[in-house]
Amino acid sequence: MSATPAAGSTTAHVLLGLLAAGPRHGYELKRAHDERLPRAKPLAYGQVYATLGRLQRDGLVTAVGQDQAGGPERTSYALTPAGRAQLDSWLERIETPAPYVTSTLLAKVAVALLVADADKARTYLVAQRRAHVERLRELTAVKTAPGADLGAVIAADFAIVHLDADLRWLQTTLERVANTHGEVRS
Amino acid sequence: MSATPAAGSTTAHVLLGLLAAGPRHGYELKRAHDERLPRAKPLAYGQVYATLGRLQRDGLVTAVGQDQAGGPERTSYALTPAGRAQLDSWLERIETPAPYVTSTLLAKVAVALLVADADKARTYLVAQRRAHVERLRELTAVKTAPGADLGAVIAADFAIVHLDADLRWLQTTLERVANTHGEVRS
DNA sequence: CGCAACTATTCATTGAATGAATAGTGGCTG
DNA sequence: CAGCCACTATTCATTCAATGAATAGTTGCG
Repeated sequence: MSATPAAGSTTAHVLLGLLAAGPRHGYELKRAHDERLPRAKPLAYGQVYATLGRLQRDGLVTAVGQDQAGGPERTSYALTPAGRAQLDSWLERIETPAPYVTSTLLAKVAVALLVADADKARTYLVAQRRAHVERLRELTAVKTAPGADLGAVIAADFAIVHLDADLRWLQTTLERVANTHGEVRS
Repeated sequence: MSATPAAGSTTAHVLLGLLAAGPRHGYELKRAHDERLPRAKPLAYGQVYATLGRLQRDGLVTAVGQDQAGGPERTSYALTPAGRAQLDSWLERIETPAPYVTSTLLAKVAVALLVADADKARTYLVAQRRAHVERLRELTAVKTAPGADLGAVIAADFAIVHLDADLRWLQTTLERVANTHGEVRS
């Protein structure tokens, strides 16, 4: 069924996206990624080359030119038609909101309710809330700072709404836990 | 600095948490995980045994009893004092809200703004919003369904607030993109 | 008896992620 | 001009995460 050989990860598709503007080599891609995708975790070099290798293997990019001019030898990569098609299809495909939730925060609270008492969970929730509020303040400052381009603002927005979501969840969870005095275990 | 040998992942700590109630073997742990942590992605068996192996290697659990009674041979594992300490410290440690944002949704929109025009991004955002609204409806239904225990409700809450956060972000991003007619590229 | 379903674990493989190592070039400084 | 540092560019070794299939024994049942 999958005409797509691989290139499953988000990282792979982001690299394809960066290559859409023209051929680049690994080092440039790392730089481009880190500055064009604000708030994304910086890409490790090893990751870049490993991913490029898989993309090449799958025919989504090709090596083009082993330039040597001034500096170490480097290999540039370019999108193939298949790579471009893969990128377009990824961009058009809707992300079905994940059926599963994967969050350390949620896992921790769930485990706390299993192994500890509601009191401990409450203490934790309150402390966690404080940390979130603090972080939210920082982020808001970042956003209102001058010199932010569209991408940066959008990324900051994203971080903010989710931080806010965590906060609201912490609050209602706190209330829920408060209501069930003690008898938490099934 | 890290007295903690390894056991970095959330999964490892969740297993420690499940073992807090007493010794279990791999198969039981997988079952327990899947039913006690609602909305979490089901754990693959391979993952369970691999993680148990690392936990044992790091002295956080010990093998206790190679029971054979009725059924295939199985090895139960129990928390060591070090494992219990590790669990407690994990539970008490506040999750500092990640400095980075890792979300396919955000990455896709960022890439779309880089490689495509604002129009395409808008089309995508609208379609994505529709999918989210749909999913939100489903989840809300799940929560109000009868027979939900505290853990299930908390997990559903979590999913809902974040879905809602995505929706609000989609909306403001849509507006931002609409305001910048075309000239998006830096 | 034979077969399906369940319990329990292992294995092989791939991808993700990190950190350190390697290597060449240019420029600056003492 | 020798030595050194900073920068460009890639590779390597290693570990963890994740999936899917394989293996193997047991129980129950028709």
